[in-house]
Amino acid sequence: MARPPTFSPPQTEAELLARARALSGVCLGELAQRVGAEAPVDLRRAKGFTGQLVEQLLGASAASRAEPDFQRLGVELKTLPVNRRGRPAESTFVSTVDLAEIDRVEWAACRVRAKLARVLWVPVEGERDLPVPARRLGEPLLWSPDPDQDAQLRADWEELAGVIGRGGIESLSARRGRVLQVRPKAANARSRRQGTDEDGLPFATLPRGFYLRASFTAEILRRNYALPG
DNA sequence: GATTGATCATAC
DNA sequence: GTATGATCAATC
Repeated sequence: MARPPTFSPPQTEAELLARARALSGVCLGELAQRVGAEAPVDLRRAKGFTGQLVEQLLGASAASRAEPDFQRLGVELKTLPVNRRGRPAESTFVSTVDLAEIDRVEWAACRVRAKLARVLWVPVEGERDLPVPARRLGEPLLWSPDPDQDAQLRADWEELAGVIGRGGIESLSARRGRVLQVRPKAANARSRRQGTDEDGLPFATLPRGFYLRASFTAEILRRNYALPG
């Protein structure tokens, strides 16, 4: 993406939400122009395009920082591709699996919970047959997990973290977990990260990440939007 | 049609 | 290489 004009960080949640609302209904082609960029024809070689574009437009701190997108506000930004029925088209990446420390961290202090504590969801049209520049942003939603959602996330995280902490990451498939799952998060299948096996010995494994299942984000949208039947 | 495992771009 | 931003594409 070309060098963008800079947008100041929002000072309050209300300001952030107002800015995001002002972008709803606008297509990615026009939004890209506003930062001096051009929307790609497809996302095969630009998978992070939408997220990075919206980050810029809303004044998020620079990408690739291990901090909330809106540091001052403690808010994480997530664009969410949705189909024409308003259903998420993809799972949502949350955080990488910290193989070195996960056996010593509790839910209350883990990165998954921290990241999901406050999220600005920005739906974006995600039909693959809709050209990227024509895809429009939807109405944003500033969200925190309710007690039930927190409990669901916690149960899955504790189960998954338990398996990993006992050295069983190689036995974990994406089928595990009702709302949260563990999947590869890597440049390619040859990527490696140091983990711990069942005997407590270090070994090299594929980097993994925690993802929210689409069914979980679909429920968030269902509760907060009037969706087509 | 939905899901899992694999992959891509960029910043530092 | 590691972190961020995610979607692709093979398969079920």
